[in-house]
Formats: sequence, structure tokens, C-alpha cells
Amino acid sequence: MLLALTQAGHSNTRARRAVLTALLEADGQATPAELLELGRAHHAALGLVTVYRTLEILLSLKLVRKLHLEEGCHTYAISAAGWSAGETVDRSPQHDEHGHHVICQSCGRAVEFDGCHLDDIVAKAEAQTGFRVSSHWLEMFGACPECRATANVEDGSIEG
Amino acid sequence: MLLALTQAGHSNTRARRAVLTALLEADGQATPAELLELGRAHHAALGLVTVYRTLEILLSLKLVRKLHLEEGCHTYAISAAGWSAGETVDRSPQHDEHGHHVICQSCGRAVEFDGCHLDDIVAKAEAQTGFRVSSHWLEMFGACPECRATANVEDGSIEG
DNA sequence: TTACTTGCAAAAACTTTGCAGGCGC
DNA sequence: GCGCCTGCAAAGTTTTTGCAAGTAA
Repeated sequence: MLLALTQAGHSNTRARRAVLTALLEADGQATPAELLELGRAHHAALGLVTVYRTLEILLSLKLVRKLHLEEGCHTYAISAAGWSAGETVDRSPQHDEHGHHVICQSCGRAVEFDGCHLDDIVAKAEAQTGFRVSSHWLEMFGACPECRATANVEDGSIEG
Repeated sequence: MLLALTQAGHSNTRARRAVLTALLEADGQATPAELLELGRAHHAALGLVTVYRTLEILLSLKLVRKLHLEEGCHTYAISAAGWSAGETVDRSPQHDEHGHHVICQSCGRAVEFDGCHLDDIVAKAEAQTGFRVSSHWLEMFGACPECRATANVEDGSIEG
């Protein structure tokens, strides 16, 4: 992701590296405050303001995505584009294929999956409401493999 | 909705009636601040705090739903359960069938549609991630019939 | 009358802005 | 060295809490 950042014309600074590392260390998602704490392990003087500003840049580059959880929308996750920007070459800014997240309700881990085939559901919604749908937003909640193995999360019925 | 409220043991107060009316008058969605403004037309002394507290109750009864928009998650919409609680008899608290919203990006109108058939998409996500999915959350954005008719919203390609 | 509600004020939580100094390039 | 970045402090928003007075039942 650092590469994507610099290729977009942003400086490679210690603060930004700390935030990126924090994002990678966070288990798929983190709030700005959590990123600050994680990031300070790598750059003690890191400030919350810089976390916000770095996230803003990453959002604009679509390298991270804002998650909307029941409790609020204060967490961020690395997007598919962000992961694939590991060390490979550039991503056009118009990287617009999008995946969605599955979030573990036990440990908070968030994983993006691809294969966003909602065309027929979108079509049904359009037919039913008369709207013309141009984008959407999907998130799933459940239990990750580790938590299912470790713990007593027996109740995994598919609702809806 | 008033009935559902009182049947759940909450008082029928002027402030709550004002909030309910405001919700009905809002075009499908509104922020607490907007509900305050709308509500004050019916109860001049209405306070923002009461709007929040009433929404909290309505949320717990699943009569309203929190919408998560790109700009944030500060808006509320009447749910299908809320609409059907118009004047009919009670709804068991376990009314758990859920619809999702389509939100007009032009006028902000929000409409809930039913037919939430994501089973195969959920199955794919489970296969791909190893998660066990127990719930989800879907929202669509686009243009409502009125805005499409009225205005110049020609661009309605289905993205995703 | 009794207990639930209300709305003000204040606090808390979260996010953005201003600015002087610091650092990447 | 120049200009982007940073972090502190302060301001702006949004939401929650405390409490005395008010209202439903």
C-alpha cells in the first residue's frame, strides 16, 4: 500500500508507515483510536489527527473501506485493492470492482470476499420500488473459522 | 406505531407522538436533528434528547431502522414492521423478517423492499471465507421514480 | 398519587480545522 | 531549501448523562 500511496503523489513518512502497519496488524478492522494505539508502537509521537488524515487519503485511493457495524460506523478495513497493492505494480485509480466484508461477531475479524453477484436482487428491487439502482452496499456478520473452532458458537443459522 | 409503543409498555406522550409524526412526514429517512425540526411543528417544546430516546425505543422494538449512508450513519427510517404497525394488532417482538432499503441519491427518499433472497450469495461467501454467516445488511442507492421523471438523472447503470 | 417522561444543561465522544515547526525529497 | 506533513491545541458535531420539574395512567 505504501507504493500505491507514493505513486499517488503522497510522501513516504514515518507517521503514514505507522498507520499502514497498524492497519495490517489490526485484525481486519480497527477504529481510528485503535490504529493510533497500534501505530504508536512504531512511531511513539503519532497523533490521532494524522491517523484521520491518512485514512482520508487511503479512502480516496480506495485502499481502505469504511465498515458500518451495528454499533456505528467508526471502523476501517483494508480493501481488496489495498491487499493487492501489497508489492505489485500500480492500480489505476478507477479500480472499481468491489467486494464486501464478512465480520466476525466474536473477535471482530473482517474479511473481504469477492463475487458480488447481486444483479437479480437489484433487478427485483428495481421492479418492486421503481427505483433505478446504481450502487449498493452489503455486509455480513457471523463467526470466523477460528472462533467457530475455538469457542462455543454453535448457533450459526442463516437468517435472511 | 403508537399502538405498538403502548403495547410494549411505553406511555403515549405528546413528545413521542410528535416524533412518530415526524418520522411519517420525513421522506423515508431523517436525522435526529431533522426529526426535531419536523416534530416541533407538532410539539414546540420537543427536545433533541427526547428524539434520541424515542428513536432508541423504536429501534429496540424494530419499528425503525438505522440507515448507513456513505456520509455516515445518522439517519433513521421506519421499518416494514413499523409501517405494518399502522393500526393493526400487535407484532410479536420477534418480528425478524427483514427488508432492505433503496435510497434515492437525489432526494434522499428511502423505501424498504422485501424479498431478501441472499441465500446463495451468503453460501458463496461462507465457502470462500470459511465464516459462518448469521446475519447481513444490505442497502441500495439510486434514483427514485419521481427524480428520474423530473430530472436529468440519466446515468443509471447498475454497478456491482 | 406514583412512576415514567421530559427538556435543559453539561459532559462525553468523535471528527475537523488552524498553525508553527519538522521532515521528505 | 521548498513544500508537504505532523502534532498540538482548539473548535465543531453528534450523542449521552444528570436532574428537577412535568405528565400519563
